[in-house]
Amino acid sequence: MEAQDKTETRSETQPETQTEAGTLHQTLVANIRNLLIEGGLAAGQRIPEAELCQRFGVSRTPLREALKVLASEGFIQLRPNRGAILAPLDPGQIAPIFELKGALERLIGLTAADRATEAELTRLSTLHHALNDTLASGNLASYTQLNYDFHKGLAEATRNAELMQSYDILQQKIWRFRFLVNDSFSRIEESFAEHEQIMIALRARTPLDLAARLEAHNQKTCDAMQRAVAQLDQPG
Amino acid sequence: MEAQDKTETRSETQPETQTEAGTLHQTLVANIRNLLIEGGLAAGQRIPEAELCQRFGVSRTPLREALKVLASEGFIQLRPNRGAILAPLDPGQIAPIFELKGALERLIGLTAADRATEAELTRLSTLHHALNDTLASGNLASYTQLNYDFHKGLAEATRNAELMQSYDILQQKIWRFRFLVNDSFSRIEESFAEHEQIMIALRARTPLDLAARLEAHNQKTCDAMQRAVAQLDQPG
DNA sequence: AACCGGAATTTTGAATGCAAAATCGCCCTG
DNA sequence: CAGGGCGATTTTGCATTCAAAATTCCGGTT
Repeated sequence: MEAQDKTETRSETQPETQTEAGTLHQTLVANIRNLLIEGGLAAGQRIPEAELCQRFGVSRTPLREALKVLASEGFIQLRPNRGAILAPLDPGQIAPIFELKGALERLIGLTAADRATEAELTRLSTLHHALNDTLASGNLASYTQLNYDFHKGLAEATRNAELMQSYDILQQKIWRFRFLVNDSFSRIEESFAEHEQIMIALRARTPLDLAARLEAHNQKTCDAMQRAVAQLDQPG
Repeated sequence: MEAQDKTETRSETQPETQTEAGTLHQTLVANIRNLLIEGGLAAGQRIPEAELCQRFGVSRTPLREALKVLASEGFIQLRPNRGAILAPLDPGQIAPIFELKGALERLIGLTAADRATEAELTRLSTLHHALNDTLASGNLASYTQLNYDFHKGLAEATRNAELMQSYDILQQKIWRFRFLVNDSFSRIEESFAEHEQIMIALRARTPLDLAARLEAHNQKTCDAMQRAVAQLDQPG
């Protein structure tokens, strides 16, 4: 059942990426990234080219090109003449990632409050209500997906493509940790309460309040993530 | 003479990148990136694989792998079956880049003030004095290089690798605009005065002051950059 | 059982080849 | 002169091949 939930979560995100792409290269990058995150591979594990070629039904050339991009994204590490490994997940990375994301959240808060269109507010409200529905049904996978969409929508409302791109990169990195901790990272009731506050500030178009709410939300998520990862080291 | 200055500026940055690398792939990425920034190519210009292979003396395979990475960095745009083009430089990108960089500068200020070691302070002071020397001699190329090193050193003092990486990506993007505007973007006296204030706040280890100084410095650089780019549209 | 050395096998980095798509150049027509 | 069509040429995406590096396997020695 858990494995099933994972598949659902990513499958809903993955098609979006594919429809935006169009080339084998970009499809391959996304598919391999998906496999790296959800495929049950262990950090540090070797990623043989031949296996991937067989799995995805492509020759080595486009496969290697995709691996190069994934390496520059930090998902894998290339070792000369020894192949690629899945980049190790270092719990020490959590704090720096969330610290940086906190700075981006603040900027999102300061700018989205003024720049969001009414249409965007409506969309975010719709997502917010969907989050509420998912909370009632207790569907973690759906909540996670909608949460991703909600925050992505907020970043888009800033109208700063650079910010959106940087934010998404961080979301992808956090995604891998989420899969690592699985259900032990579940704070959806608390999260939704924070989303309520975020929506209030957004509707009121109060930049400082919105920024503070987003930063606090980010910090709490960081704390929960660190606790969940710390629990992985404890005996079952 | 201008062409000579450009070469000097990048050559001093480029060797550092190469020594950190070690593989043909990484060397090629750096070399092509350098060519894209300083090679006098026009935005939107086609980048034929065959030319690059000849120029760098490699076969198409590693060349294509490098191009894929540069595309994911946003330096080039890949068009299916039509080859790569140098990504257009849109003046509208300046504000978003600097807006995001402003958020990072703030975080750098808030964290470096507490986290910088004495050795790092010493190094930054040395760079600061070198900047002063360069100001006296009016060497723009050297000032630009040392300025890059100074800000990089500040980012390193935060001890946040994610932040350092994101900051460097933005620096690289800004670099391209710098080459576009060339000498019309010259504010080294004003810049140095701002660096003085930055050093004072850093030595005093006052996070809020340092953050404010870095943000102001960033904003003024943004303003100057936008003015310089706007002048490019004016009749010579 | 553990360790070492050498041979065999596998994997990787890069070159080359092939077919499809795009571009270029030339000629004809209005 | 401008535009369109067609053939020739070039460029691109990807498969395949080759040589070097790394890993694995096997046998012998302690």
